[in-house]
Amino acid sequence: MTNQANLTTATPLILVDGSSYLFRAYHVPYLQALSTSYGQPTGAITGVLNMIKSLQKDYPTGNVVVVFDAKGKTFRNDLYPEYKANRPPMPDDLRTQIEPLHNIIKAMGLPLLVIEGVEADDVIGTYAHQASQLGIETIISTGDKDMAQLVTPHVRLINTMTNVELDEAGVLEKFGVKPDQIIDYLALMGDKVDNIPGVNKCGPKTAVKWLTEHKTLNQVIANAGSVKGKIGEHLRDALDQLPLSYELATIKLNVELPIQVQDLAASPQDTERLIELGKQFELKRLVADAEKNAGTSQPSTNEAQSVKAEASKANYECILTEKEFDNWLTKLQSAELFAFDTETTSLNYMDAEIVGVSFSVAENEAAYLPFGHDYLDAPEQLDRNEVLNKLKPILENAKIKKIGQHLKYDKNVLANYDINLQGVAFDTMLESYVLNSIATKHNMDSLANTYLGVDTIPFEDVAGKGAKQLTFNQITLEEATPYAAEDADITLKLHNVIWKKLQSEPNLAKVFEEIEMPLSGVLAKMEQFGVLIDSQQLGQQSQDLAARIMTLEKEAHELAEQEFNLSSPKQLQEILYTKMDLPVLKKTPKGAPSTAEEVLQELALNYPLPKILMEYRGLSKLKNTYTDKLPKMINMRTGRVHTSYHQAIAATGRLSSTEPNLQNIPIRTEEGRRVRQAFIARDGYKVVAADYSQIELRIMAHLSGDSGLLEAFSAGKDIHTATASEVFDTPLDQVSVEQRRNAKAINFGLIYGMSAFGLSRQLNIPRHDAQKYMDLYFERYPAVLTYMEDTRVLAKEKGYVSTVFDRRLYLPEINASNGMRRKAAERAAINAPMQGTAADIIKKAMLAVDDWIESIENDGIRMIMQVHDELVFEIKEQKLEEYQKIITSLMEQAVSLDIPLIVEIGSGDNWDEAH
DNA sequence: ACCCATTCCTA
DNA sequence: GTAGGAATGGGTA
Repeated sequence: MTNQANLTTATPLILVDGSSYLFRAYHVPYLQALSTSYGQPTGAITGVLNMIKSLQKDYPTGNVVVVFDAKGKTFRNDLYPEYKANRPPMPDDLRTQIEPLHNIIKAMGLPLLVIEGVEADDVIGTYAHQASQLGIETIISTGDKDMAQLVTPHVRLINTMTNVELDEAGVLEKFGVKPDQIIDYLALMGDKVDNIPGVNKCGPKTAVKWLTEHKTLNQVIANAGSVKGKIGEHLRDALDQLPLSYELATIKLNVELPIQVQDLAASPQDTERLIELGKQFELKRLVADAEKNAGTSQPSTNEAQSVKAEASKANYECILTEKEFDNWLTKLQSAELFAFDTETTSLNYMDAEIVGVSFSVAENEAAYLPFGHDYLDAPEQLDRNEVLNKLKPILENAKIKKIGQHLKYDKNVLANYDINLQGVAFDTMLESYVLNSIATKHNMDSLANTYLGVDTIPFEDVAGKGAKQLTFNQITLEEATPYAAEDADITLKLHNVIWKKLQSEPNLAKVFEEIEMPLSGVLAKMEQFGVLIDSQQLGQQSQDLAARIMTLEKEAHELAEQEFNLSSPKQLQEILYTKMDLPVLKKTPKGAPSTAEEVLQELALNYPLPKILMEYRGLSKLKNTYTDKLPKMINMRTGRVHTSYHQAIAATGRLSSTEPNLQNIPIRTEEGRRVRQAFIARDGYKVVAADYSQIELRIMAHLSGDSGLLEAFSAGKDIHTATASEVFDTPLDQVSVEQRRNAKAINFGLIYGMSAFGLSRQLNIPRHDAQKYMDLYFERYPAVLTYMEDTRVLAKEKGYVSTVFDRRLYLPEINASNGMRRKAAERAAINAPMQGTAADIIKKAMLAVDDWIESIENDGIRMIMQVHDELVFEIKEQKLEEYQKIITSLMEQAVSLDIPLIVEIGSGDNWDEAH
C-alpha cells in the first residue's frame, strides 16, 4: 500500500481546462495588447502558457494534461438545441490563436486532448474519475465554477489566475453547498450564458437555501408545492425543465477517450519545434525556456534546476585509521541500504585494481576509504587485504542492499579479489535507462545534473586528461576524497529521486526490478567467464589474408595506373569518378560520390577495378577487425576473451557488446565463417548455440493479432514462403525462390517500418511495383496494417511507444516539423515494440536459464554469449543432450504470447558448427 | 589528441 | 527502412 501512497503523492494528475483559460486570458486587458510585429494577436496564447508554466512551477512533479473544447456541436446540443445558442461566434482574433497554442502545447510534450462531441469539462471529469479509481491525486485547473461538482477527497480545483485552491471544504465554503450538490445547485439557477433554463429569479442564495433545507434537487422538486410566494410559483413553473437542466449541468464521467489515464504522460519537449513556434509568434520567453529545457526534459525533471554545487553542506570523511574504519563497518553492517562505489586503476574490469572504496548511508554523509594510493609521499593507508577481508561479509550479504552506479563493473572488479558482490538492489544507471532509454547519457555526472541539478567533480579535474591522465592510485587523497565520496553520496541521492519516478510510471519499476537489475548479475558472470578463442587459427587466417590483400592491392594499382590507398574512400572517389570517369550511381549523405559495396557491385558488371576493391574491402575488414584483433583481446590470466555487455545503451532495450564486440562476428561469407570457427570450447566441452526463430515476426503477429499471421505461425509454416504464397497468390508448394526472397524482404521491411520507396530500393524494382507488393501484403494481413497505423497514432499522442512488457521508448521527433526526422521517428516507432519485445524476451530467458544453471551449480555448463536472439553456451559433452532440451524449453517458455516461440539449438566444436 | 565521415560487420 | 560497434582516413586543434 505504500506504493500506492507514493504513486498518488509523487505525480498528481493536473488537468488543465485550456478553453476556460483561453477565454479568460483573451479578456485580460494587458494581454489583449500583445501581438506580433505582423499583427497576429498572441495575448491569449501568452496567458495560457503563463498559466501552464505557473502550474508546473507550483506542482513540479505533477503530470500536466491540457484539455480543450473541440469545434462543433456536442451531445448537449442534441439534448437541447438551444444550448449555448446565445453565445456570439468566437472572435477571429481569438480563433487564430487556437491552433498555434495547440501546437506549442504539443511541442512542449504535454498531452493535449481535444475530443469531439463532448466538452473539455467532460474529458476532465472522466479523467478525474478514472484517476480517483486508481488512487491518483488529481488537480483540476480551471476558472469554471461548474467543475466544483468534480471535487472529491482525491480531486481538487485550482484557479491558477487567482491562485485559489478548492477542496471539499473549500467548495462548501465558497458555494454554500457540498460538491455533490453542485449539479443540483447549477440546475436550479440555470445559466444565462450557456442558455440553460433554471428556476426564474432563483440565484445562488435561493438555490443554497433550498438545498440546505432539502439536500437534493429531487427533494426540492418533491417539496415544490410548499414553497410560498412568487418564487414558489417560479419553481413550480420550472419543474418540467429541471431534469433537463440537471442533465445539461452534469459533467460526464464516462467519455470514451483515446488515452487511458494511466498512460497520460508528458513526452520530451520538441525543442526544435518549440523554438520555431516561439520565433514565429515572437514569444521570447517561450524560446528562452525551450532552450533552457533542451535535453533535460525527458520526461520532465524540472524540480531540480537551481541547486548548484552544494558540496559544502556535505560531510565527506577520509578513512585512514582502524578506529574510523570500525566505526563505518558498524554503520554498514546495520544499514538496510547503502550506496557503494569502487575506485580503480582502469576502466577495463579485467585489468582494474581497486584503489579505494566509498560509501554513503545517508544523504550528504559519505566516506572514502583509500588503500591503494601509491604516489610519492602518500599518507599511510589501511591494508588492502585487511580492509577487503572485513568488507567481504558485508558485500556478500544479500540482505544488506546496495545502491551503485553501474554496479556490474564493481561486481566484476571485486570478483578479481574473490568477493562475490550480493544484494545489488539498485543500479542508478539502469534506473535511468529504464526511466528513459534515450536520455543523452546515463553516467553519473549527467544524471546528477539532470535529476539533482548538481554539477559533480569531473574525473578529468582530479586526473587530468589525455596521455598524461593519472590513474586513481596516483591521485592525492585530498583530491580523491571529495571526488570518491561524492560518487557514493550522489548515487544515493540519485536513487532517491529516480526510483520514485520509476515507481510512478506503470510497470517501469517492474521492468527494472524483474529484468534489468537481476540481468546485470547474469551479464557480469558471462563477462567474467569469457569465451575461448583459437588464436592459432586466427593467426593463420591473418597470414592468408595478408597475402591475398597484397596481391589485390597490386592489381588495383595496376588497373588505376597509379598507387593509392585502397582504404581511403576519398582517394578512391578521385580514382573512380574523376580519373576513370565511372558513372556516379549514388551519393553519400554529404554529397560525395559513394564507393559503398552496393555501388561497386553495380559498377563491377562493366569495369574490372570495382571487383578487386570489393574483395579487398571484405578481406581487410576481416583481418583488421577480427583476425588481427581478437587474439590481442585474450586475457593473459584467464586465456579467454572478456567482452563488456552494455545494458544502458540501446534505445530499444537490446544489449550491446564492446571490447570486443561479440555481436557482429561474421557469418555470411565462407571466409567470414572461418572467424566463427575460432570460437571454441574447452577440452571435453562443446559450443552450443540456441536461437529464437523469427522472433520479431512472431512478435508482430502477436502485437497485431492478425489471424493470417497467427495461423501461419501456429501451423509451423516457413513464414517467408507462407507470405509469398499469400502475396503472390501461389500454392505453398509452388512458391519460387525469387518469390520467397521478395516476401522475405517485405517481412523484414515491415519490421523496420519501411516505405514502398525503401522496399523498391531493397529489391531493386520500381517503386510502383513495391507499392503493389505492400498493398497485396496488407490486403492479406489487414490487422498488420491496422497495427502499424495505430502504433504511429499512439506514438504521436503519447510521445513514446512500449513493448509487450511496457518498456518504453520515447520518440522526441515523432511530431517534428522536419519531415525526414519525423518519418525516421515513425519508423523507429514501428520497429521499437518488436525489437524491444524481442529484447525483453531473451532477457527473461537469460534469467530463467541462469536460475537453472545456478540451481545445478554450473555443473558442466556456462552461458557465454548473447547475440540479440541467440544464447551461446559451453557445455560438457556428457550433458549435451540433456541440457540442450532444458535450454530449449526454458527459452521457449520464457514468456507466453499468442504465438509459439521456437528455439533452434545446435552444438559443435566451434560456434560455426553449432549453427 | 580528438572529431567526423564513410564503410561494413551483426541481429 | 530498425538497432548497434569498430576501423579507416583525413581534417582540426
